[in-house]
Amino acid sequence: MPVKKYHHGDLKNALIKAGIEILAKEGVHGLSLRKVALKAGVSHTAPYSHFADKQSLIAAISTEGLRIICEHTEEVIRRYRGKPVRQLIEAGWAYIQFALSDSAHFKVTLSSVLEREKDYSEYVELSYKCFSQLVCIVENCQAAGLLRPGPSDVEAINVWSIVHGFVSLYLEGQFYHTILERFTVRDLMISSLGHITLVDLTPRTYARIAASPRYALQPVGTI
Amino acid sequence: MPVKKYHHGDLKNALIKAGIEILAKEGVHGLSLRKVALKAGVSHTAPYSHFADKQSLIAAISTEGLRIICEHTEEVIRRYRGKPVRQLIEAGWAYIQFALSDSAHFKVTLSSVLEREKDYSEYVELSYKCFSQLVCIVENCQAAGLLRPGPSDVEAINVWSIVHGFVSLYLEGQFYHTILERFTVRDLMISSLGHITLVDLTPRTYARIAASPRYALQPVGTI
DNA sequence: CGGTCAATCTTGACGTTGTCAAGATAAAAC
DNA sequence: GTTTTATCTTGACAACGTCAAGATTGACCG
Repeated sequence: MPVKKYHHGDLKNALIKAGIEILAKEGVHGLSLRKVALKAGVSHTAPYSHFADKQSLIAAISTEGLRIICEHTEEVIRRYRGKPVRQLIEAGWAYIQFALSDSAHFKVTLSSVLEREKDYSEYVELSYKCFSQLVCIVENCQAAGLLRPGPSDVEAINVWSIVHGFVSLYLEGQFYHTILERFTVRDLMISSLGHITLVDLTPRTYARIAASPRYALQPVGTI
Repeated sequence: MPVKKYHHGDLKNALIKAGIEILAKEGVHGLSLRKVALKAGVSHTAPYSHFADKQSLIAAISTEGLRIICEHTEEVIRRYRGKPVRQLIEAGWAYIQFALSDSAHFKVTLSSVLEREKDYSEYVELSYKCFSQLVCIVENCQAAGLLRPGPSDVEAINVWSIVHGFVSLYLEGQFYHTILERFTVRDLMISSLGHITLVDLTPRTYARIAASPRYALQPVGTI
């Protein structure tokens, strides 16, 4: 148990971690600089030694969210090497899993909580890395003839849009029980991606994929 | 010029209107109950006679956003009767136009600013009406053999997801100049929807659709 | 027409928030 | 060992959401 010192030592990361925890417990609405500082055991203005303002802390938390998405995608790419459509589906599924399990963190990362995101270079870089991973998967699919040809970045946008839109609307509460009672979230996602991939999702194939064991997210640290 | 009276007469709607105006000028961040009250010319607690709390005003503003979307969609359905794919594309385009021209209002309406949306019955009803309109368009497309068969509500989710995800990521600043320099937003949307509809979007067809005159949004009142 | 009542609006207050200024502390640099 | 610099604290301020108490007024009822 480290003795409480005047200088924290790693306050910046402690603040980011505290912020993510508050997001999980109290949602976007409950996130305040003062609560974050209190949780990290410092005074209410201590964060200003590490972040210019609240938006700056939010940028750091968002960047952490992108890092999580990146790491999950990387793991998926590695695990399903040589199976491009599977990479696509499981990467989408990992994205959705993160959004559902840490919805407030996901919203901060990718739902317009952060403003002027271009001002935060690390966020921009990681965002670009995430997109590049997706472009890579898309190109694999195209090379295998399993996805419509065309500019891979445009097709990547299409894939990302459908998965992102799906989970955003879901979190927004826009899907009604009449639908959610009949299908699982994963089945709905696969149905969406079935539009994009050229794989023939016959009812048999569809049922097989939908019934396959689900990709369980590992804690980030263990990947 | 009406004399200023103690009783406003239509304060509730005035507050909603003031809120939407503040959203347009200062964004989601700048929306406060006190500023809305000031803009409507009443004291800072007057809104509490009409709204239980800030979330309740936000719900009313969101509901107004849904109403706008509904009315635009209705107009599109009427204008392109008998051309289901065109209905789909123009409804999506109207959705995107609203999101781009009133982005803060759009975000409040459909980007997790409103919490516990289920508590606001008028919002839920309008949300359901919007979705029903889309299901109707989807069924028209399916009947014409221009969209994959299957449960029309599931296909509606797919269509909505791709358009919503696309515009959300765009507003989030996730699309890079390398893409936006080569394609217009409308072309990108049509490319997305091209995955979903079974219409053969050959380069010629594609070019023709993309070059067609754009659907200019009318002010809601004039529709 | 006069009185009652409920809806509407105001004044004033409270705790919380983001942010700034000024100063205290301790680690690092010389 | 002294100075410098990064880090953290205390204290203050305006803006915010919200509540309590009271003022104003239009509507309803005799």
